Amino acid sequence: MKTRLLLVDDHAVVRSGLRMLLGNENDVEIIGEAGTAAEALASAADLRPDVILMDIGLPDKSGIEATRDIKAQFPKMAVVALTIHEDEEYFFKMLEAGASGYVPKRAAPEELLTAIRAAAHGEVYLYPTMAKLLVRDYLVSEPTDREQTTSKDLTDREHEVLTHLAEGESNEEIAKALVISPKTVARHRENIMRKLNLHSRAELVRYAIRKGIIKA
Amino acid sequence: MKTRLLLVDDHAVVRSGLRMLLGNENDVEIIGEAGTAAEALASAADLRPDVILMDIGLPDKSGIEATRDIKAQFPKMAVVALTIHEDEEYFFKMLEAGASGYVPKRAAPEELLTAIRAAAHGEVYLYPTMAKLLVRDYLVSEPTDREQTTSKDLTDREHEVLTHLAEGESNEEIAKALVISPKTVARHRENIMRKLNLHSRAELVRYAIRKGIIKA
DNA sequence: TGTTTCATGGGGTAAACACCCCATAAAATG
DNA sequence: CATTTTATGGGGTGTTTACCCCATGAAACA
Repeated sequence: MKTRLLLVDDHAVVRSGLRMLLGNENDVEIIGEAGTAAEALASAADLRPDVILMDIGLPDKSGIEATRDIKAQFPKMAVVALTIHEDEEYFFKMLEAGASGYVPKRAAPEELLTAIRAAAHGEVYLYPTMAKLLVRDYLVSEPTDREQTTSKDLTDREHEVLTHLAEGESNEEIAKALVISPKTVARHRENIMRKLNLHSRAELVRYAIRKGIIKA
Repeated sequence: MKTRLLLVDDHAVVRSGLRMLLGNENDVEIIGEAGTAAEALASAADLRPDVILMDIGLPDKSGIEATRDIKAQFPKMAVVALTIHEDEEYFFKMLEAGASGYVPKRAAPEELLTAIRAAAHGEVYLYPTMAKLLVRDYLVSEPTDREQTTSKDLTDREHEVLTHLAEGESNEEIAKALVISPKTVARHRENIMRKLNLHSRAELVRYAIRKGIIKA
């Protein structure tokens, strides 16, 4: 089954070029084009593409806003940014808008295809310069709280159960996940609560977030 | 100028395969191999490679620790993780250790080369499944403009009740605090949960912390 | 070689929870 | 002025929680 693709770029020449480039791939089918954000939204609603190749510089409103609109209406559509902009701001805004990929126009054709295929599979392709920015952001904003998982005197198993508890899962769900009896989960929970002097699920959640065991 | 590469993997067969795979690329030169973390560190000091291809499962200590050690001593060397592990934990730990790339062993050869070239240029290549994890992490941990949007369809009273709920109080306790019936608290809670599409106290706690309504 | 810890589960109970039903009265909105 | 929203509550019902009781086998420790 081919990936149904919508091209969004205000330059017809660019769209033609992309048609040439992608036209003879046997797993991709270009089902439409749009030159403005408004057209993009209309085409998305009309054609229901799997993946949208989105330029950022559009005449009516930015591809970032267009992406936000499209993702709000059709969360399952994947949007891949294809743009001349390689600066941090556009990149992060595009991620927040819900993009599944970010490819500069100078990238090799093969990389664009990788991005389209990744997006079609619910994954994310980031061009290496962009990936570097995101990793840097991760490293500065998330110092070491993932290492902090050495919370007190819980056993490994208890720690594992705590993680699930903090995610809001019920005893039943955790039991299924860990392939043990719900009764054993309850037992672990009791031990955890006693050790940490906590008395409800809500307190467990806050504790786990404080300790960096899970993220809010 | 060729990229000088060091291969680290405990299986000689894998190293040979990589030699075959990368040997006839004219911009890559394999200058050494290592089968353990200790060897890797010694070879890194000795050979000064540009890029190190690092397996995670090593006999003496993990490739993650080895990467940490290497980056501590030689910050300019780029380490690309090449591993069978595709789970979140290894990935994030590898990033924190200073890796410039993360490629599962099932990836296409071309992707490994892309990763090596990106690393050699000081950039970062992330395999799409991994990139997705990092983007997801970015989106949940970035509480920027997402703040107001969803939380504002709650009424003032509901917001007040939510605060107490998130603190882990029971309906009974909240009723006493707000001088209303526990039934009314329950009613507010139901409305909050429906509006926010949450289904347990635990989820309410996480939501409230994410939105900054309470502190963890 | 005992003793402790760990991980596993069975039983029970009172309380709380999640989710429905119903209603009223005031305030805001159109 | 009619409608909607908000805040207030009563009833019920099945599920889950939090906290007890009990036990066994394996592993670790003294």
